[in-house]
Amino acid sequence: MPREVAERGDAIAAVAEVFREHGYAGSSLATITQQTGLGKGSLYHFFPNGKQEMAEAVLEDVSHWFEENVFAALRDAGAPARGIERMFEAVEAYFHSGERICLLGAFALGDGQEAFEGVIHRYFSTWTEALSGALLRTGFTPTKAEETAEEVVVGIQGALVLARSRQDPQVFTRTLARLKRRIPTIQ
Amino acid sequence: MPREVAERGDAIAAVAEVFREHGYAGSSLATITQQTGLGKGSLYHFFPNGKQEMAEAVLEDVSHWFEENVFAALRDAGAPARGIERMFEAVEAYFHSGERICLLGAFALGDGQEAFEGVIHRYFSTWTEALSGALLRTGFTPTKAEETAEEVVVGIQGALVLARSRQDPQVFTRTLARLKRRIPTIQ
DNA sequence: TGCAGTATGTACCAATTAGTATATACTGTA
DNA sequence: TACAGTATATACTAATTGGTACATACTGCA
Repeated sequence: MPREVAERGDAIAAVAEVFREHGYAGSSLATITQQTGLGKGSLYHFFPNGKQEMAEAVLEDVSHWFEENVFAALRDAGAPARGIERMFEAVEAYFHSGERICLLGAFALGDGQEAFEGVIHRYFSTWTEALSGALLRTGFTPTKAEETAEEVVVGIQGALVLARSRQDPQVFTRTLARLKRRIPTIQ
Repeated sequence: MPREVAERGDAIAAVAEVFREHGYAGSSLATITQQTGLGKGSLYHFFPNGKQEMAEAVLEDVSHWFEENVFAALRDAGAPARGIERMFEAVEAYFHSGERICLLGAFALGDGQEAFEGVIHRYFSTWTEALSGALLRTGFTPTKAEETAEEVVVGIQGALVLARSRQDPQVFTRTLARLKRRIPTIQ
């Protein structure tokens, strides 16, 4: 039996998909082992504190991805408009044009809300603030910048809910296009 | 021991709160009995098919509430603008100004998605279509009506996600106010 | 080649899971 | 007052839960 050797990074990505599909409480260890192909041995090797640590790692991983690929671009003081464009591109790609949900959003509404509220709170605050800053730098007034940043993040999350609910990913791409139009400073 | 006699309607409301707090898979029968005060005897008396039936009943109940208090007003051909105003009032009240989440949205993102996709799909489609119809009757073009209806429902759901995530209900009330401004035909 | 660290499989455990069976009590009605 | 329908409590079960223990294998490096 050829042992498939994995490393923690791969494990996190695989486990993330399980949580995405079944939620936190809905993902039993049996489900996780089956769907990832990782046995309990590997799982508890990578995540000694079990399921809770798996979820923490997954959420941290998503946060980290957004920090690097979205928030960093928004904070780039030199090219705010370009940063906002990059945000829309990254978001569209990350959520597979509406076929993928936001794990942070799902955990916020579902079980594990209180268990992970720290990461969740930080994720959405950071996003909104970084976007607001970028809008400010493109010429928005402070009030308009905050308002529009909130509108965009709200729109993205709501679109993911509706896309999943109506099984129509197009809701997501349509919403992204509409939100872009709210920011005339980008092409 | 004075037996607290309940009826199915009370049971549904009580169980709904549990699902709202812990999600579907996160609500064990133990949690449900404790939090509702209803024993297994009562629970399986009202819902012979167990947990699945409890969730179905709860989702149907919410759908029914929206049908009566929101969608019906939107369909009232005589006063479309008034119907839209009533929708905003009802939504603000129902979600406790952002302190309460949308069970349909939570179930859509979390576990039970496939188990309840029928009700979920119907709820959001009905809402969007009823609102689109009302907007049409206030003078929107067909395209603008559909677009704006989607924007409003997306905004409401997204605002609930963010309000919960950032533990700031104000996100919700702010969003409702902003969405109203997108519809000049209402006051 | 040996050895330490990393990765994995599997047998096991106590606790909890959803669900069942059954006895009982309360209620309205004839 | 008898009786049928409704509501409830409790003891039980088989399966599953998250987690542990431990033996084993593969890896790179000295």
